[in-house]
Amino acid sequence: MSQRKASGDSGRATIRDVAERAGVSVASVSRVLSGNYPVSETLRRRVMKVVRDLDYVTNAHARSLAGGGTPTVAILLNNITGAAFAHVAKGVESAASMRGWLSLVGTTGDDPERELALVNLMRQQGVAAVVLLGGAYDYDEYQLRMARFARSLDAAGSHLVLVGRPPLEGNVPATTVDYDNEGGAYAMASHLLSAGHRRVLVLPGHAELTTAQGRLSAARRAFEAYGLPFDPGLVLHGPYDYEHGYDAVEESLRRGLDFTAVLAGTDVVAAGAMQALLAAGLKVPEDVSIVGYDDIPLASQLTPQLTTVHVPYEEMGRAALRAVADRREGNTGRRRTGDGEHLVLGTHVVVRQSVQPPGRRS
Amino acid sequence: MSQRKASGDSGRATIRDVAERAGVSVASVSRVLSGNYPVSETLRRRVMKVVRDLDYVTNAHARSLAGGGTPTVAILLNNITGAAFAHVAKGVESAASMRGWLSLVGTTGDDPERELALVNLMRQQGVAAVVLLGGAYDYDEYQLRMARFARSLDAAGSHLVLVGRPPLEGNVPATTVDYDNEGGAYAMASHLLSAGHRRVLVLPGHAELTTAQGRLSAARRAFEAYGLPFDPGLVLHGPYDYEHGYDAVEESLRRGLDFTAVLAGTDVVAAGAMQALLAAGLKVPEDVSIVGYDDIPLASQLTPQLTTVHVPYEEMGRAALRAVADRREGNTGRRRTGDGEHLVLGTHVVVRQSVQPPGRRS
DNA sequence: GAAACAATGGGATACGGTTCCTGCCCCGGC
DNA sequence: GCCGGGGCAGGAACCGTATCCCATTGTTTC
Repeated sequence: MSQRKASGDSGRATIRDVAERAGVSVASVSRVLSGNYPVSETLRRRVMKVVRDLDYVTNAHARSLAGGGTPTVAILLNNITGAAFAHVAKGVESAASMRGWLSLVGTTGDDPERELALVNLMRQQGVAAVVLLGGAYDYDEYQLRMARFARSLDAAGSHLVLVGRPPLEGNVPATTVDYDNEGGAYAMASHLLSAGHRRVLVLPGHAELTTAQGRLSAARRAFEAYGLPFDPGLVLHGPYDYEHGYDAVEESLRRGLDFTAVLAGTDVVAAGAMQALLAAGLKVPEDVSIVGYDDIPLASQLTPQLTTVHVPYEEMGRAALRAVADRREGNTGRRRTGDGEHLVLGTHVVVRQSVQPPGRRS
Repeated sequence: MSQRKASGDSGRATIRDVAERAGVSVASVSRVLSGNYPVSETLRRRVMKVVRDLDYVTNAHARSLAGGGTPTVAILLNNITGAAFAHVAKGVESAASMRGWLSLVGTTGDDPERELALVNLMRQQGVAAVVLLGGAYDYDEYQLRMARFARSLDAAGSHLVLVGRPPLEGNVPATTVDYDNEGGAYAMASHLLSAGHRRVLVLPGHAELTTAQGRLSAARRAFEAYGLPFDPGLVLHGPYDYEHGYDAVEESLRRGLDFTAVLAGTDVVAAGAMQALLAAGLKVPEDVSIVGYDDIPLASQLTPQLTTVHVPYEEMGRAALRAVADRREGNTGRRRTGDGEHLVLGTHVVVRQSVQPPGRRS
């Protein structure tokens, strides 16, 4: 009943099955497959034949328990269907697979509890790194939480990478890959101002979101630099989605707000805003100009094509993985740098067709 | 030098460290953590305290080697950034995490070699299932290849799920989750025809892609059902991307082709087509009507909003995971059904603003 | 021709858990 | 008061693979 060696087809062939059938030792099979030890040609052939016959693959769990194993990177994001995050994920995944690494994916749905659970789950998996995507809320709590994650992962031989989030303060073992959020927002606002716009409806995003805060303050600085008054009454906060863009513009028009341009926090928000303007019989950009942020494919698929800020999302993903891989390979001795590095990638304005100098409408 | 029990902080705490520090046996720690065996309250408390102090998490590899372990589902797709696939992936991932399962992700980049390598990699990982997304080329070769995958995975206690691909013939242990591709295409074409369109530019996709073939033949059937001639000269094949939509329409206009509507194989293709029409000074839908396929968010963000076929991508992902989970749980005895099941989810036309009866332009 | 050496195969052990089986202790019933 | 049994803790046998260390064989050199 409890025969250990059923030798049957039930379940999965083990290295012992292969060894037995090939009439060699387990060690030899392992060596043939790893290829990191001299093995005679006849033995190799004999083993490989059995491997093919049995359709054998090594058990990755056992392998990584015994020391070997393929490194795995965990990608944690709010929502896979967000274009921006998807591009970062693509960058991470492609860079990972290029090195033979695996990618685990988990979605947090913006739930801190779930985020915690996922980080722990990934720690169990012994991943080489955890890449956390997306903006962050609640700055103080966030700092504590992330610092704990970082130390915890670091102690387990893993590493935390924050992408598109604010870097951690203090001596925390985490890497941050960021883009020049304020620089892009400043350039974008300046672009509108230099086109002659003076009254700009700003839809920066959620007030608690660090990304939104940065974009808003950059816009304000641009107004100051032009010596122009910034009207807080033209700022409407809300989520980064199409509906918010639509609703915000619709409501602004209904309330009779006076503006000649819309500075949207996101391309998707811009798309919603554009739709609302068109629905109200206004033309873009003749009556109202619109700009976005992110430069996702949607931006160039709208009519008119959207002037926006290009963010190198995919490159950020690749950079994130590169940082981890370098750290892991360069770890000769104890070159653990302690506190993490901070990469900042550049952003730039992409001029398309959604901006014109303001017209008659006042 | 080679002290086995350094007891230090280097690396990761093991269950033995916890047991030692709590003054209990390894077995007890395991039992406290799994919670599947009666344990006294004092012991539980003692162990949990040490677990917290050491920030201990169990090693998932060891755990799954020993029999336990969290099931993992592998999602293999061409490209994460494709909106349709991303929604399927979201469905799979969310259904997986809802059950405590993990999701691995790999991208094939449309490369059959890479697909093979990934399936093997996933087999090594001992995943509960491999979900393969996306249309398939090369029908005969495809059948053989997939059948081999399916049997191979099945022998290893795993399972192959094909999503949005043609089902496998014969007695192959694979599950297929599909949508009513032809039904949707037929309904969409009928919608155009019943609006009065007679000359329709069809952009079904790549000629080798099974999805495209189905959509094209359904369109042809719709013409027949209306007793109308179908002009093969108005069919342009090409990839499912924005550029193809744009180029195809631009070229058609240049060649002076006569059409009053565009039946695009995809929403993204429709977006490109729309842009090309607008660039040529034509209005949508006044001069030319356009319809898409997929109903991704983009469809409702275009101007005018796109009439298209809704495909329940996310639901398909959920259904795929549900099928696997059911099979795995319901496996009392040998209820292995042998050949796989085939789920087909419905599609339907979503009417928006991009279709009007044909106008004057001939 | 013998000894030293390179090449290569095999046995044993470790990796970190889970779980079966055994055994102790304490309680209740006769 | 003794014995049986239930509840709970510990020891040990795996899970499948990599690798250290030793044995064997064929080859080369003095």
